[in-house]
Amino acid sequence: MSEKLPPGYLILRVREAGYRVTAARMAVCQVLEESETHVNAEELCAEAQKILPAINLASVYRTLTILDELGLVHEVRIGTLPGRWAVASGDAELHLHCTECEAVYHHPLKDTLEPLLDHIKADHGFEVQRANLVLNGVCGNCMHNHLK
Amino acid sequence: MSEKLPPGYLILRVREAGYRVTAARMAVCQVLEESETHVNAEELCAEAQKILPAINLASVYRTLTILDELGLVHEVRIGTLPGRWAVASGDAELHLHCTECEAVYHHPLKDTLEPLLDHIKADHGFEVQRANLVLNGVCGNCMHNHLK
DNA sequence: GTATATGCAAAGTCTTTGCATCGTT
DNA sequence: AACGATGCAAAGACTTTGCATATAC
Repeated sequence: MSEKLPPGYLILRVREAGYRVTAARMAVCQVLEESETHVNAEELCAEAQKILPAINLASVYRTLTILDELGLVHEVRIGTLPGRWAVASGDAELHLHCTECEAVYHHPLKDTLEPLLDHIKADHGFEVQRANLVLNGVCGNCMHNHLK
Repeated sequence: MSEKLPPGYLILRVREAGYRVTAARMAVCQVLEESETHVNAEELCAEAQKILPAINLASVYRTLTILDELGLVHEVRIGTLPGRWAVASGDAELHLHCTECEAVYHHPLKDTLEPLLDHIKADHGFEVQRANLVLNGVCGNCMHNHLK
């Protein structure tokens, strides 16, 4: 997951892709790398402003667009809530969304998904590029609090 | 899937839930039952207007909200595109979203998902209520057209 | 020096909401 | 008759875009 990536990984990949390395992009990348959960654009912008006070939402969105194109971040959309982003892990993962506290937990799928993807390819001729898997439910904490 | 449901199923459930049966709700339900793919609110409204010319987007959204609460429809959100709805099938299903032509195909999961859900419950204490599973990729048609 | 990226503000989309009226129960 | 639902229009929330300026290469 994200914490295993070397610091500066994202901006490095941005540079490699031919994009310029700017203060705004560095700030966004740094915040993403240091985030332990999915963050929405506004939160991301607020954090980035601690590093680069002048940065604004437009630049955050523009940077996210690039990172997404490069497959470096992953966006989760839940209902009509604002999109939330996190550094994309190499393996597919399930996002567990608690409808009580709105937290998003991760569940790596690793090889679990491979057979399914092969099956889908064979069945539908559909070539999967990216997985956006959200399970909505109630997390352990909230469940526990309910019982009290 | 949706085509197996008896016509009038949705509005019946709406009535059972204690909501009034109105022309607007009937129209939305009928369109959903007759739709073979996921439709967005605007498309749904346009279709519903063929049945009830006066209906408008607000009523469509309001009806969708009710149907969603009752677990009768399922919303799929892809990137920043408008939400799309379809009648919820009993079984969990994967939504295969073609990033070329924007079509959404379905892939029933049936029992495939059960072991995973049990695993998640055991691992994270997370109780899954609803699955929103989208795989992005390229469908057979588009793949074929690319090769030409 | 030149092409790109930024910040700001304005526009765009999709969705929700207030309110007077209408329709269902 | 009473309460809930509708249609309209306006507001809201999130995201994108135009443009002049600033910056990376």
